[in-house]
Amino acid sequence: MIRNVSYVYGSHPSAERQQRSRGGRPRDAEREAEILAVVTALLAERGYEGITFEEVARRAGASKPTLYRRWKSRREMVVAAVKAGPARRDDQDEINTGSLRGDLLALCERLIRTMHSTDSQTALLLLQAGLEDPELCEDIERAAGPTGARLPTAVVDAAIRRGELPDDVDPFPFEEVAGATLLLRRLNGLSTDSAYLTALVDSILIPALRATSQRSAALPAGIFSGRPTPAPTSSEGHP
Amino acid sequence: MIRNVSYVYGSHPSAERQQRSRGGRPRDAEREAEILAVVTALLAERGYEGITFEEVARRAGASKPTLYRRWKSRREMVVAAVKAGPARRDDQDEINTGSLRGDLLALCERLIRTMHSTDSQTALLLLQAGLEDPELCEDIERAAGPTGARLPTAVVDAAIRRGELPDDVDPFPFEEVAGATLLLRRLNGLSTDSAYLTALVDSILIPALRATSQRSAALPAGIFSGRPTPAPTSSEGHP
DNA sequence: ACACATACGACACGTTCCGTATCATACGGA
DNA sequence: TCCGTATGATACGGAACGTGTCGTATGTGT
Repeated sequence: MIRNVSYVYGSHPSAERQQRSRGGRPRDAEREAEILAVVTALLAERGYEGITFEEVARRAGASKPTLYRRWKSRREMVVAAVKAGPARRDDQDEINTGSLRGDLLALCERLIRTMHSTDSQTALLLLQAGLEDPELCEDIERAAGPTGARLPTAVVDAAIRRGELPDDVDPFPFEEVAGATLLLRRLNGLSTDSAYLTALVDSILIPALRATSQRSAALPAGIFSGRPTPAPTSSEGHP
Repeated sequence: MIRNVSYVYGSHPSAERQQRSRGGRPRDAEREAEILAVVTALLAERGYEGITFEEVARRAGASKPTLYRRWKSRREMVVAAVKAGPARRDDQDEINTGSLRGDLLALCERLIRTMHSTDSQTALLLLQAGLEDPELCEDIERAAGPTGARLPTAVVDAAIRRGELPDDVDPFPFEEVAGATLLLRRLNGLSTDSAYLTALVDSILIPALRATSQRSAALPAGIFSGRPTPAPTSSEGHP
């Protein structure tokens, strides 16, 4: 969700300006990294509202004009900081409980952990920013990289090998539904305890998987839906 | 979603203070309504960030202390304004296309319209506020009223009468999945065109409905999931 | 080597908004 | 009538904004 906001972006606004300049002193990339590290720390410490140019300047030992030269708004600065942050690494641990049902439950639990991580809190934050700023949305979407679709696919593949699912099944239901539903529950502040997960898996995911063919494979998705956004499918959706 | 934030709330903080005061001049309810109307207008006009106590005071011809006496933060004021706004009226038009599939598609389309309304934009805004403020979340949740669950139920009932669904089916899949999935697509800025709706209905909703029994009826839900939050089921979910 | 263009830190400035305090005054309840 | 509170006006210190202007540092291009 959030248009894959959180992890990979395009070039800084600064880069554009630097391209056009002919000579002179170039910007210090390390200095910039230090500043963005401060922003990241501040973001984790006080949240979005707690970030001010003044405080960033204080902590980084930089001057405000230096900050304003690079980013013209708080949002832009935060976006740059998130981009510069450590890339999200896919969960490496395999999931193999021996059954589709067990695998799906494990997958849901892992998804919940991911959503509770700092990164996704940041993403949630950028969501609102993006909603209010279509241009930012497009930048983000354009530069977004794939998110962790490997595990869901592997789980479904394993189920196919076991004969639990037909071989033309599409992981769409898990990617689309599990991510959306779990995140929304989190947003609503409702619990995602084992009773809920059981109902989700047994009543929705498994029945839907069993009934799904490749018919829906062409649909794009975003963060938390587990599948990378393909080509700029359509810029619709922003009223 | 958003813990039913948007429409029905409990009493103002001011009410509490007024209860305890013994005599003296009471607050002017009309004055308060005027102020909140200004807040609402400002919210629509400039968004959450654009609302300041100064500006509200200017437009309403009130003084800042008057505002601070009633609400101690911008967020609180906005929440009150949203509460005071016109109550959401359930869509009155019936849905009757003659088939479960058609009904579900129509229901999804209506849900999309609802989510694109101003109200839900406000709700989205309060979502972030709520996430950062567990107390506010609880207030909101406590005071939340039921949301539009009538139509989904009616659609499912009709399908049961037609024999398209077993009579012990639970509307959980639609309520939980359709709302979550569609809202998340909106957040991601992805389209919810007819191809998507078709896939959602055919690949997920209908198979899940066919396979679902009452097993999941006890699960609570929130805004956009179509079912009112029952008793304070569990305060978990806020890490 | 030199000139130039630019980044940088430091500091200052006017502005906006915050949140609080202090008035005199208006107004309803006992 | 008297008391208690709400109200509007105004003032205040503080924080942060966004910009301007220095002198200095440090690259690029000739």
